[in-house]
Amino acid sequence: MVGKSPNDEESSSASGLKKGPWTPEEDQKLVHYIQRYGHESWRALPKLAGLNRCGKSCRLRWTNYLRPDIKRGKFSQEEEQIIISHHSLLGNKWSAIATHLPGRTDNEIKNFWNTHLKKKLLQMGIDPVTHRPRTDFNYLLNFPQQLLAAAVNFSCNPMNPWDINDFRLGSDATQEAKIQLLHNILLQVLNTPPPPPTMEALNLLGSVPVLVDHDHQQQLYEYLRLNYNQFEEGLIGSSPIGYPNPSTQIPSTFPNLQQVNDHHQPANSNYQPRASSKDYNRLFNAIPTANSIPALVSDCSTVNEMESKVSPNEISNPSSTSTSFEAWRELMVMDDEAGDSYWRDLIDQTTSGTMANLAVESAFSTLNSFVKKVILHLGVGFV
DNA sequence: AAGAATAGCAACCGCACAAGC
DNA sequence: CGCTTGTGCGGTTGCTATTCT
Repeated sequence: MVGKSPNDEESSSASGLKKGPWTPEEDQKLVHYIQRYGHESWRALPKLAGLNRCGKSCRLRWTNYLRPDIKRGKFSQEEEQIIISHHSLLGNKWSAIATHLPGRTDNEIKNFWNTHLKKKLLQMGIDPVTHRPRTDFNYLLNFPQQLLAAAVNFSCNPMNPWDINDFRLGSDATQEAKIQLLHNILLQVLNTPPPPPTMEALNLLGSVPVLVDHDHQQQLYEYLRLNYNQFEEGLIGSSPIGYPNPSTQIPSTFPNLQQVNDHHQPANSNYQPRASSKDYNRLFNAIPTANSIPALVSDCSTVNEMESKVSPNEISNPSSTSTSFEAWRELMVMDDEAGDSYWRDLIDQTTSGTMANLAVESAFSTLNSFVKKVILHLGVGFV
């Protein structure tokens, strides 16, 4: 290789030169010297300026901190946009990006990217390396509002899910989106051969009546009933081998199946109890009548609030250790305004809408796959 | 209130390359 | 042509302030 040896004087830690944070006195010496004599030779500068530092350290201190045209303080929205858009074109070429941001150094931009922008993009479901929608879906379990927003968009305009105008929606559309999403998931559950859902899954379904209106609820249970009858009649799939028969373990009280069943689980942590026809019957019997349906969840802002409004007999109690189910429930009960304002803020923050479009594309493109993942979490085999 | 964990940031490290001698 | 020097660059480290438990 042509160039500087890695063991040069500047990099050597055994040179006796000072390292670490600069003192105000050192800063003053450096600034004073450069203002007076310039910096023709960084190597010679420290000695001439009376500094016990290497030339490289002096150069970095000057270019990244002491230069008079350095702009300090928070990055503006406009600067954020410039960084993101140029990063998508240039990658980690921080100095090239810095040329578009007068007064900002490559180091400052790099730090800002690593500590703020990268996280921001990840939370929006955008891969910060490729600037494309993320292809792993675990994050959606942690950010249900993105998924809900995607579902809102889809339910409002399924033919053109990319239309940005659809994001200014009211709570009716949001509620509709919840139903739409639930339908998608249940349709896939019901089109999936056995093994039947786990008890956890059944518990989730047990909570459906408090989440959607009565018509949709009846429709969903009809799907479920039909599907299970077909399974019983051998029309779809075959009875799974090797699953314990949960009907012998489950007490008669529905819907707290998982909670009670937990006490009977074998030591094997991979064990997932499966639902039996008896469990389905308990579920069907638990469907509330139209006049007993509690208020729609969009009236409640938190899970706790919801549960306090709903009788314990009308909602199941998913395992407290099931994070995916907690995320799911958060999705279903999330305050509509919170979700809407999340996207409104996002859109308002952007000048061209590019970021928002990326986020929309990202959230929507992962929706279908997320549904599959939910199904897997539910413990149902997926084709 | 105190210790632990985390976030933010300045600075350093080591490699690479271009230009000049 | 080969060496030296200056500079660019990206990754990493370590200190400090803040937040969490």
